Amino acid sequence: MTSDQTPAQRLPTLEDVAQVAGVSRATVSRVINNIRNVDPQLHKVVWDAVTATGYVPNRAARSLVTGRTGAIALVVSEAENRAADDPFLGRFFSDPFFGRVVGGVLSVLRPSGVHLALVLAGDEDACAKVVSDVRQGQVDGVVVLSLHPHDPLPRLLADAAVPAVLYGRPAAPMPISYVDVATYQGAKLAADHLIARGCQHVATISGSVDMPAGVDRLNGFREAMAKQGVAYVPSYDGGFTQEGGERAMERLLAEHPEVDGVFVASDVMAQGAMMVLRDRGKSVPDDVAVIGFDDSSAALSSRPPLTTVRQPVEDMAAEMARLLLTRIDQRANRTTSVIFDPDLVQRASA
Amino acid sequence: MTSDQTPAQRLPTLEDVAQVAGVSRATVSRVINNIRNVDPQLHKVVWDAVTATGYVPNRAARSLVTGRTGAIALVVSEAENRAADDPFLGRFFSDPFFGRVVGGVLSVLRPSGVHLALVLAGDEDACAKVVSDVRQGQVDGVVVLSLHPHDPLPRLLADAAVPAVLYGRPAAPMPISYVDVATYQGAKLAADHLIARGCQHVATISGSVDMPAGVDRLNGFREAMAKQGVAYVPSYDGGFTQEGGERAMERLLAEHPEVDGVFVASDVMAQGAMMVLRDRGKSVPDDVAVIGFDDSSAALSSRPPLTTVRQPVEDMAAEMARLLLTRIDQRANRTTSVIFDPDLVQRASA
DNA sequence: TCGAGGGCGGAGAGCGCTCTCCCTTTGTGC
DNA sequence: GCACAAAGGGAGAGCGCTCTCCGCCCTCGA
Repeated sequence: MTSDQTPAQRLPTLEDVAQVAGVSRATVSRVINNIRNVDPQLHKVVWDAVTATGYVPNRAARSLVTGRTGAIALVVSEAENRAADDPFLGRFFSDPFFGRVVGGVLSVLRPSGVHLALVLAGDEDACAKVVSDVRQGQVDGVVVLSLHPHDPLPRLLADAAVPAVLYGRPAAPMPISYVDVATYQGAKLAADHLIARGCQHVATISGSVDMPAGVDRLNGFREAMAKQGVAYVPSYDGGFTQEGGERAMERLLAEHPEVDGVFVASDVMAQGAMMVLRDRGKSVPDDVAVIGFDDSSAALSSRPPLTTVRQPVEDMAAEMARLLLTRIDQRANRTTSVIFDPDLVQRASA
Repeated sequence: MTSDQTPAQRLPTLEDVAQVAGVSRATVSRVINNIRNVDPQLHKVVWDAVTATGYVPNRAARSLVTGRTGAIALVVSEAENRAADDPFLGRFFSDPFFGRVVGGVLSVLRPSGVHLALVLAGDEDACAKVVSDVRQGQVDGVVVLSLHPHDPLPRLLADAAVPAVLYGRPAAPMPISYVDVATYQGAKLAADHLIARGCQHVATISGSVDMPAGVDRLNGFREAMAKQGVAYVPSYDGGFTQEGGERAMERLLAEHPEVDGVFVASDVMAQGAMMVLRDRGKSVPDDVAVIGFDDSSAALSSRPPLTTVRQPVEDMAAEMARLLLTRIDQRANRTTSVIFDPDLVQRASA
């Protein structure tokens, strides 16, 4: 900023600062990194020199010697023989969920000065690349959004003992850290609420049953209903999409027109389901009570606003980041899981 | 993978590869970077050695000498005296728009091996930090999602002559590259369509009029309507939020109950507006035709599906990345703008 | 008064890579 | 057969930083 002509040519280095401050490079480094006690007076002199020169540490040089990059990656893993340009990924990114995770992760990363890199792992090769990326010090660790049960990435990460934290329990048990929500407990909240409302004919629209979240929400709901004395709950697979939710609700109404309460395993599916109910002239919640899952923005924008099981996405994402940073810091290979309690957010649909 | 005991201790370096291949470090470097002609036979020997050792170039070391990082940042700039933990940012991330941009940018970045870092600039300090980040070689350039008209970031970037591309024309003219959609043309599509439908009493719900997108969509629509002989179009500010859209529609109905066609400056607002119409017993499109703007996922999930002006977000984001990479590559400080043509996506609402 | 010890700053060795020289080898034209 | 050119490969100098060692000096106890 001092002489704006060609200062961009060579950026100030530690050496420059040292010269201005009249000390050695090492001392400046110590001051900047707050390592060892430096004479308070010198400390000030150095900082003054830093501001005077407009010095900013060069991350590449620092990484080179420390072996740390000060960056972690958010990996969106979608590997299941899918082409790189498959529209699914686009759909995923346009799902508010993704943004909420990013927001949660950044809320932790920002204060600690760690950078976030975004990585898509579209196929198995890309997964391998992720592992090598982190092993060669491209990033210090990864938080993973794994979208499919047969995703090879979690296994690769676990085997390579790479610092990693998953969102959601891995499909197969393996030594890797993750955060998750207590799904059974959430499903129980929904079940108890529907029973308390006096629903007599309860059904459920499930997510894909090959995904842990899909299975758990379905089984958890059935178990909770059984505890309430309801032996059988009809279920329809909605595949976690809005359209799937519509189709499932159509089938449900056709086969069980007497239904008066539905637990839908995701808000997006619930949104679809409620549209079908409306089209069929069923009022929500008077004719049919609907409970969703996630508390995504879809829950608020649907009409009526959706009663739903809240999954604290931002908090969970923040915890992922926290776990990862700790893991990286301690260099210890310990796996941890943190399970969040779901809430029932009561709105108008049930 | 060969001896899995403690290979993670020291990763293979160029030196190791050179030794295995029986050549010098320089030659391996040349092969890896495809620089100068290397004897084809040696070429193969080197690559074999690379795979044998499992070598991956260390990016930090490379950056240090080349001065390039091979990474760009996606900056979400939200600086307007807003606290870092302001819920607005959370809301923004949960907007599908953000994910679509990410997807578009990554589609270009991935093939070229450039990494994407995510940066939030919540206040003016953070903006300054972005500039210094790039000037000191943290990233090679930035693509910017600037959310507010008085955001200081574009100006800072332009002044610092940092490689940068904005999404959307900057609020004030300045030498900086950007991509945008031909808003007037899009508004004209909407106007012509409403007229062609035979709408007699047309109104518009605008976005925040202190944002270029808000102003342009409003003025563009008015101009197009004027061209069709309609001198005056009532407008209501919906502030680009769903709730704002609801409020605006309520006022519109109160003051102009005869309205039979509305151009709403964003799909999200349109979604809110249509809910109000439905609640008031107005059918869409028979009583009131509604046209949105953006073609976001909200357009598809609303009922009826929204006729809307398509803004090719993914394509525009991809173009941002392309422009930025070119700019970085050529090291020339030239600003470019690319304007995309909007389409009218006709669905059921108009 | 002197020695031991501790606190604090400096010197210098790399981290892994690229890139500029320079040398060797081989090819080519007369 | 000789001179020259061109092309391929090696040596080595850093890029900017951290961190280990080392030495200075000051303090404290005997």
